[in-house]
Amino acid sequence: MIREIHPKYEPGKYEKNIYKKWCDENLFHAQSASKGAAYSIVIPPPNVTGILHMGHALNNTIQDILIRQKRMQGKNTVWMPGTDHAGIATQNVVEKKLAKEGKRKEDLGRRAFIEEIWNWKEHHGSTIIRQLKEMGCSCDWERERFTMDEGLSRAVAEVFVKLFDRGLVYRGNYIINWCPRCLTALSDEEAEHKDSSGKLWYIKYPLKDGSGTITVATTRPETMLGDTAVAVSPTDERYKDFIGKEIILPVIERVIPVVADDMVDKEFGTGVVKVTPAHDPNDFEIGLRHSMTPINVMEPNGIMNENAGKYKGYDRFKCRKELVKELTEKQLIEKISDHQHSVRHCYRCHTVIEPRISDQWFVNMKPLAEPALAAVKTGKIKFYPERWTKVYLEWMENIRDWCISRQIWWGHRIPVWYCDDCDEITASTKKIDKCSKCSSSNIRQDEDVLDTWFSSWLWPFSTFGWPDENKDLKFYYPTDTLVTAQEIIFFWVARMIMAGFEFMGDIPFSKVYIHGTIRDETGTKMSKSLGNTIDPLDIIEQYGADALRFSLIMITSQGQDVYLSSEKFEIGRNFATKIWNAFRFINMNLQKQDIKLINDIESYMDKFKKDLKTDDEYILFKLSLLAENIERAIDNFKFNEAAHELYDFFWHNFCDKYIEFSKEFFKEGHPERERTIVVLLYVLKTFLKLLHPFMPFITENIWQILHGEEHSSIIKSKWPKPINAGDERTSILVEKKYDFMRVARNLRSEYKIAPSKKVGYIIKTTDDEFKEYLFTQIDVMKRLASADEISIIEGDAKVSPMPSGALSFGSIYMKLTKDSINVDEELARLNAQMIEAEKYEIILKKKLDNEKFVSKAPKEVVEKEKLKLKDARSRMEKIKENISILNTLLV
RNA sequence: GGGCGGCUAGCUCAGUUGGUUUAGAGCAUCUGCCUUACACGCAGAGGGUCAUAGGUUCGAGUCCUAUGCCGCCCA
Repeated sequence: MIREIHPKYEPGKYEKNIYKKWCDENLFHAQSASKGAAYSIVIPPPNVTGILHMGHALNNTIQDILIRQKRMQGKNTVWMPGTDHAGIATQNVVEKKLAKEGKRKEDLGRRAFIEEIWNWKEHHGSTIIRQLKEMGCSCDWERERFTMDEGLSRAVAEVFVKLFDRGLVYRGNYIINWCPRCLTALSDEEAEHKDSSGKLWYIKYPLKDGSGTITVATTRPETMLGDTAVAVSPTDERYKDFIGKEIILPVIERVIPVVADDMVDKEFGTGVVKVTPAHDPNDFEIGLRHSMTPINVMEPNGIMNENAGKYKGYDRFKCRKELVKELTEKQLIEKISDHQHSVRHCYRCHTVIEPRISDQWFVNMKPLAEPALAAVKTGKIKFYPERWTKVYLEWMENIRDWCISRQIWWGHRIPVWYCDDCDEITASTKKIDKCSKCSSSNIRQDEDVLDTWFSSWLWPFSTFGWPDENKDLKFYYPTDTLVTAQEIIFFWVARMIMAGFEFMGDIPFSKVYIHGTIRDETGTKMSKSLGNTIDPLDIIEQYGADALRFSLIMITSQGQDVYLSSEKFEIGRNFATKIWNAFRFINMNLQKQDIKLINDIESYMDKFKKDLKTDDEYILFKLSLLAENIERAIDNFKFNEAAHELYDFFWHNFCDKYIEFSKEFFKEGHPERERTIVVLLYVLKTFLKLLHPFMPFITENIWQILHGEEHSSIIKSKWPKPINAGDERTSILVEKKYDFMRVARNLRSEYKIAPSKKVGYIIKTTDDEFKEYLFTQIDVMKRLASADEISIIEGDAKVSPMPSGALSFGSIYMKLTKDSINVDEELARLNAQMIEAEKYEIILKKKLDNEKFVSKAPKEVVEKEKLKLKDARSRMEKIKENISILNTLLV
């Protein structure tokens, strides 16, 4: 034993200290000036108001795996961390806080309110960053950025002005998505569609000439107060004669025309729609075509205004109720039917969006989309899984202009000044005090701020210092892989690609890995409001960060949504414990002089290479396969496969087989002790490195104990290359041995022999190479099967009646006295095996008797089937033989 | 309305370009064990007509067509 270690692994005891050590030694920091090929990732910046949820945990674990592996591979690796200022969300949080004190932001004024937010940010804004550290994320914290930092703010202004100068940013009076609670415009992406069951009201509008009524169908009757027309399809025979007639709008009594417009769907409702240009995007278009003046009937907060007549002061939904009541009384409601439709809601507060006409700033996206489309079409940027490519392309091909102004205070103020004297509009990266045209100082800056995503889309280069030219930007841009979730492909991924081309002239990243969404056990998306969340920090506290990370990765297959329950995290905890215990076993068997081996394990491996025994070669061969598979899996973003490989190798190959095997050599004074300890250490160290990106803490912990704390961190160790040892043939020999052991144990179990009781076995095999190997394994096998005796006999030797098990390469007999054998039961068991084997044989025979199969299938496949048949028959013979031996007892 | 994903053991999921098995894993179940690393463990066992119906093929969980149910995205 080289050091006393706790018998139980308690992650809570170690993780914080280990993380601190990493930070103290600055192991996550990379410099563009230093050597190595660049590998960079930018973090999807979480909201500064955010707290860590399972989605973050998965997202950042994946990034950390990539980063830690590349770092060990010797790349100059940087993981750029940071947060975004989350305009609406953050303002909401601080407004709520003020409300508790009975204050409104207007009481403080803009400047003081913003100061209040900065204050809040200082105190609460780093929660999620702290939590990422608890997870073990190896971000380059020296570089941490915030979208409202001076530099990033400069980037935003620079971009706005550039686009303004190119005419791609423009201001206009259009219908936008308005949130009456947040009191701001939203982009189309921020207005979420939700299917809901509503009503369709059929309202009779009287014709002015008194010749009757025309019935319109609407889902939002309250907006009729702002109607400026009624429209029908020009091809609709039913309403041909109504076109051009006039209508008296009920309640408001405004005279409005019946117009014909192509946009009207004959099939919807009655085929007649009301036209409310100030409150509906389609109606707005119709209004433009027919030169109508929109009539806005609502205040920004959803309260009806003076244009609503007597309904002024009513909330929009109350107005709907009262108005319908009035219409019913006036017998103007023809009918009301149930109606399924999709209603837009604010993505922040889930209030029903009110389409509203207002002055906003927009970006003309079409020109920006072109290179971004081409980059994905030509494969310069690849999506993983590939299916997201289509989603991206479809959105890009139908891209619409982006509403970027927000009527809030927290954010990047729009860098535009209006001149009150000459009406000139000036965009400038620097604060100006004179009109650029008439030099008047009678100017004022736009009151609004920009959409938070207008800073996030610059993230891959603004974080590296753009617009200033510098070494980091040059070295680390473009970044390598973007790891993110499906929800923000439009919000963020697509826009970053556009910004990359527009401002850097190059892609921002070459790969986009889209991971799945975390759901609860019932498949519902986890959300705080539903109360179905599992808090990653609770899991860390209970099971450790390693367990959190490993479990998440293990159960999440590529890009597939995952249903989570807290028991799932036991997988990772149990695995960590298993590793710890295996390490304790090795540690227990280490002697003082072995310390020199640890630090120079590779050369000791070389030294012992010629003395390796079959089982050593077996585990080294498996290890080599593991190294290969892990690398391939990570390269292909198949993290769950990698996790499974690591788990299976360690648990089932290393612990179940090799460690059990090795115990033989730790008996007092065994001459093969040193070789065994070298192999154990070599496998352990290599495995720790391969596992490190997934479970950084326990691997570092064991590494440090092995090397002594003054020595280097596993982070600085080299990523393993597959070693050359063993081959398929040795591995088959070893597996045959374990097959025998399985059969032997099964026999014990069938005969209910107490584990404490030793029995003898006889192994009969015709396979000479295998037999030779078995002779060297008798002691090991005795322990594995708790046997007091194992003898190996020739394939044609006669045995007396005993319980038996058969494999294609031989039989194994458990030595029992004749009296202890229940002949009937034993025969029944063997017969059942025989029937099963026969069934298998028939399947194979049928296949091989099929001429078409033999002639058309590839030669290797046919050969394989032939071999299977041979093995099956060989096993059948053995069962048959054992049955007949047993039958002698019946005579 | 258009698109995408899922439907495989009681549960949660793997299953790479059709031929590694007689379809796997973890959990759960059953049986037996504190075998001096580990009961968060060890050993053994049971459990599936791979949603349904057709088709292509010598051969399909894997490809094609249709249908059903669940979920998501877009309009």
